[in-house]
Amino acid sequence: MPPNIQTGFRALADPTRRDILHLLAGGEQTIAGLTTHFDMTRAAVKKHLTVLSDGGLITTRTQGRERLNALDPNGLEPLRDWIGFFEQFWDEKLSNLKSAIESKD
Amino acid sequence: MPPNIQTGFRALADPTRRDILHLLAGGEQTIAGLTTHFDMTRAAVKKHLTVLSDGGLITTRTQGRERLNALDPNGLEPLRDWIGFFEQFWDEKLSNLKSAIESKD
DNA sequence: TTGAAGTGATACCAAAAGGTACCCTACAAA
DNA sequence: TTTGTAGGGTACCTTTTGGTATCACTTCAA
Repeated sequence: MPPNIQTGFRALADPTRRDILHLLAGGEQTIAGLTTHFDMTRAAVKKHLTVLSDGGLITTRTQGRERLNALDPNGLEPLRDWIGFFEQFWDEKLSNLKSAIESKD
Repeated sequence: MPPNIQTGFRALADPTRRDILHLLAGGEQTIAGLTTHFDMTRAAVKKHLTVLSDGGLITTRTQGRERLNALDPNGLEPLRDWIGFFEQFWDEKLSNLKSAIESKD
């Protein structure tokens, strides 16, 4: 599944997956290592990692029998850009408010 | 339901809802008006608008018997900020790459 | 070489999500 | 006052999603 806006935003829609990203921000971790932070089985964490990988938000490398999951912020960039499009509107709102205040008296 | 990171990201996880936000960027619209852009019933669009409203991404005002839905970019700001936390990592990645290249010869 | 640790994969279950159909109320215009 | 249109609400259906249980495969170490 190629990473795109859809798979990216879907990956961010779950609190466990957002927590995983924060954990990986501190360094790469194995599935077992990540699982200790959550009240769920390793299989469930693994599924979340698959969703994160589909969204292009993490990468994985194999080291012996371990599998290290690392943050891949590249996938986050297009999501932030998508939201960024709307910045003009909250900026507009601010400037409208400002001019409304300025013309008040 | 108070708007928060969870309801916000959940609202963005659906393509129809992201399309609605883009449509509303062109100006406020009624439910019936929005529905003409999609291949689904008015009730379905209404459900999406409820999710967007829960996420704090739109506001609504009543005018006669019409109900005008408008973009509310305020709800997007915390989501962009959440992603923004990870910018340091892709910046790091870039600077690591840069220094790796610079020290190459 | 035997066994424990780390992982992948699948079948299965319950809950949530996306959607439709249907019925109700409100308002605007004739 | 009637009639058509905009909208709210809900029951219901189907698919997706989050989770567990379980089994098989690989690797490392004694």
